[in-house]
Amino acid sequence: MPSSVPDKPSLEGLEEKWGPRWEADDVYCFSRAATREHVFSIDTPPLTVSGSLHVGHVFSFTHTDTMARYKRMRGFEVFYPMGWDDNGLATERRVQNYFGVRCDPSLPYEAGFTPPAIGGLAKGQEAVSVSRPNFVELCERLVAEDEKAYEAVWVRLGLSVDWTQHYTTIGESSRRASQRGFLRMLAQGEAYTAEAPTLWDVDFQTAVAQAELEDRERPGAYHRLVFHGSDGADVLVDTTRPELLPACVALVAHPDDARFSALVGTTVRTPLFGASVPVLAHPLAQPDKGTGVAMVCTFGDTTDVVWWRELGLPVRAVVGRDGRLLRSAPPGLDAGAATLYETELGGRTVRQAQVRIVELLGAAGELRGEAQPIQHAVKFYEKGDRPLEIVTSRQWFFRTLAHRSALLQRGRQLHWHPPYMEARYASWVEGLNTDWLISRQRFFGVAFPVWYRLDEQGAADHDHPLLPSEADLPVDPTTDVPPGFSEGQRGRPGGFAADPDVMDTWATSSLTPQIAGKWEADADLFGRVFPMDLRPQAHDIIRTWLFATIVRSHLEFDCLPWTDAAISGWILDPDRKKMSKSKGNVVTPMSLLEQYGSDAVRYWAASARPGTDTAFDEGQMRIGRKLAIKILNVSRFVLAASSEPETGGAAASAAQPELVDGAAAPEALDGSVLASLARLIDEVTTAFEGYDYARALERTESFFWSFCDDYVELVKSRAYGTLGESRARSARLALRQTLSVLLRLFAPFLPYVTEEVWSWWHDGGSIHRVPWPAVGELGAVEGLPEVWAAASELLGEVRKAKTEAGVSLKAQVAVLRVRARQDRLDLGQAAADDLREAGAILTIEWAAATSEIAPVIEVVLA
RNA sequence: GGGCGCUUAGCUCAGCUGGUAGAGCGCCGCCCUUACAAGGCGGUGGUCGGGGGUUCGAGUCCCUCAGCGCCCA
Repeated sequence: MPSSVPDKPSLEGLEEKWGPRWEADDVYCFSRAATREHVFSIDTPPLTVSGSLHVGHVFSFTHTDTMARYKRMRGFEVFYPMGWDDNGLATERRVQNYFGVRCDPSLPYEAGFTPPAIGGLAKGQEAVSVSRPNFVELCERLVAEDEKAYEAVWVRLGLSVDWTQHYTTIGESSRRASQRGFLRMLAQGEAYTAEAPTLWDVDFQTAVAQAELEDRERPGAYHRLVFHGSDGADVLVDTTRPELLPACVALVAHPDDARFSALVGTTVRTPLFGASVPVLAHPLAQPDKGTGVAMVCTFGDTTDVVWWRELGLPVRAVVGRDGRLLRSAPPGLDAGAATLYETELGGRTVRQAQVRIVELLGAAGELRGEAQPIQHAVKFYEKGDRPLEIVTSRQWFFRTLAHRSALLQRGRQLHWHPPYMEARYASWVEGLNTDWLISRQRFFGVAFPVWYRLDEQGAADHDHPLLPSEADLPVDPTTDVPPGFSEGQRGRPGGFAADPDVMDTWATSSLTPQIAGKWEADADLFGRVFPMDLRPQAHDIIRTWLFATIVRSHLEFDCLPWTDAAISGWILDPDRKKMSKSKGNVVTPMSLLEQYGSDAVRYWAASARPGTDTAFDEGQMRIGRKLAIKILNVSRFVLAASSEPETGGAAASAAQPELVDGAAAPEALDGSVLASLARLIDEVTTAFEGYDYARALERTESFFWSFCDDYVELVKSRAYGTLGESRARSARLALRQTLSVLLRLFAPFLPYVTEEVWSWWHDGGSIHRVPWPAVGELGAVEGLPEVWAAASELLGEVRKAKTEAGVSLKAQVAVLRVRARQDRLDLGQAAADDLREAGAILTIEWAAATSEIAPVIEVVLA
């Protein structure tokens, strides 16, 4: 036995042993020696840095890692960076609490600023206001600390990430790339600013994009309002938002609705306020909803926006950015109505205003019947608590609607794993109803690299923004000064003002392939990795991250950002609910890794088929641990049984000296196993090529257990030499060849245990850099897989007989009688000597049947 | 309202282009066999969600219904 094989192999300590070794030996370092076609580049999801990882991250990142390791063994240089998404609201909040600061963009930068707290304010201590650049510095500082903890988990899990390829989405190079990308879009006319009605979160005080919406079922009620026709007839209109009546600018009915054909084209007066509004026809009006006539207000929902735009209606806004009705009355009301509005409604919250206006309408006799309670879908910001309002504000957009068909085409070009995930992308793109709104009224994020000239009245000229040169990026317009101006002119008439907004997180993370690949900063690297090969991500962010990345790549580079997208599912808790931190009972990844071992946790993760939501199951981890232990033990046996001097020599592949042997053609059973092994290699390789790591694992594992339970048991005695040295050599070689292949097939899943075993019989060199198994390395594989199957079946019958008799498996069998057709007998007879040894069988009687019958097997115990 | 996915043994799931139901866990039982007792071996267990159709033959293809989950509107 090679002296390096331990007497009692164990999984304990393998992570501590191999992690640092891989790091020191640069096993996962990306090498620029490879040209693009030999590079496999991965657009790693940059994780939100919000305090801790959970098992869902471990799950999906393991999937990607198995692919990375497979490709590496296939000879690719794998570009596998790591990113942290520290740009955005989550970090903003965390930094505020941790350092006791709040961001005030109007303040100047203070060099050497010391935050009032670390780890949270003491009781009674006041938060300190800081400038945006100071705030960003604190974000970077905290994120660096969080990232250490994340990295520790990833390293222990065994992700084969190249840690030298690392970025943060708020870091300087990301800000530079993001601002450069924005300027390019602006130059191409793909970015624009506009004063437009947008969805607005009244608590976060920011605009919200279509991609951040979610519908929530909320109770509401239809109130039936009485409008007054010019002929004196009443027109009844149902609305769930009577408080928007002063913002009413029209009524609409469906063009095919005969009930209202006479009404369309006339003018009616609104109840209570007496404003004159037209009745118009539009196909979005739903005849079966309410009375069939809808009230158009500026703005109650996105349909109002469509009507307003397509029917050319005026604006009579009433809802302010704070979620309260504006104090002064909207245009279009006469003096009396305006007074009514200002005294009864202005300044109230939307909810209060609704209560009040219903009272007023009731008192005026302008309501019909009782309110009809309903459940309806209301649009919310996904992180928000109150329904979104629509307010008019100046925002930045990237054009998407104009590129809809091209974007759909990009979706078809992308290889989706699993394929049906493309439908999610397509339905999202088809449903786009606004351009991509990228500005947010927040502080922590990438600033727009834009200033505006102020005229003599101090009004900003939004149509001719002042821009920095690309060489000056990144800039912070609130502290940097536009070319040709001085700081003293900031905010002064005739001077300039900074664009106050920041870009949405997705506007930056849509550039992760460009950021990781060092776009424009390192042309050599970028040329080797972009467009990338793989985007791994979860399905919930197809409409945001995946979509946005395609938009940017399509518009800037006229290509897909990657060829393949692997979409992972979610981790569900045992009740089939999505696991989330808020449930409080989430197990931390590190404790799992410590309890079961990294290989075992990876085994659980890799068992889930791509795209499938999977239950959190510690049972699977136990099985993974058992598998890893089994690999240690059977490897110990194989290496012990076949301990011969290494005869590698220069001609042998340096990576696989175990495959060199002077033996002649293998025994039938050994050849049979090798033939089966060749099939396995093909099957597993095909599975990996289709990104089906789960199938690759399942096939390998299944073969492995058969190998252990049947083949190893059958040849154990012969390998020890009981049937002579020459026949022993055939067994030993097959054992070693098979083990070598199995270890490499397992390596992407179980990097620690396979590396450990590999190190027992190879000096230096990681298993994770040796070539992926190829059928050719087994030599001419002419064995019949059926021999092994037949021998296993017979051995199984012998075991069963002993088990049922309650005797030891070592007990002798007096005679084994087998009756079957000759061709089947031949298969079993080919392994007769091994069967006798393994089953402790004294005599085997083979009887040929003349016709096809089910084999009859009889075991007579001694 | 439209779309996608799922529904197979008590549990978690596999079953690719149709050909007599599989794995692991659980459960029951046997065995200290010199790779492995934090193990090994064997057994138990399913009218493949319901209904209809195509076919010599369907878990596997088609239609339909139901439940669950998700996406979009």
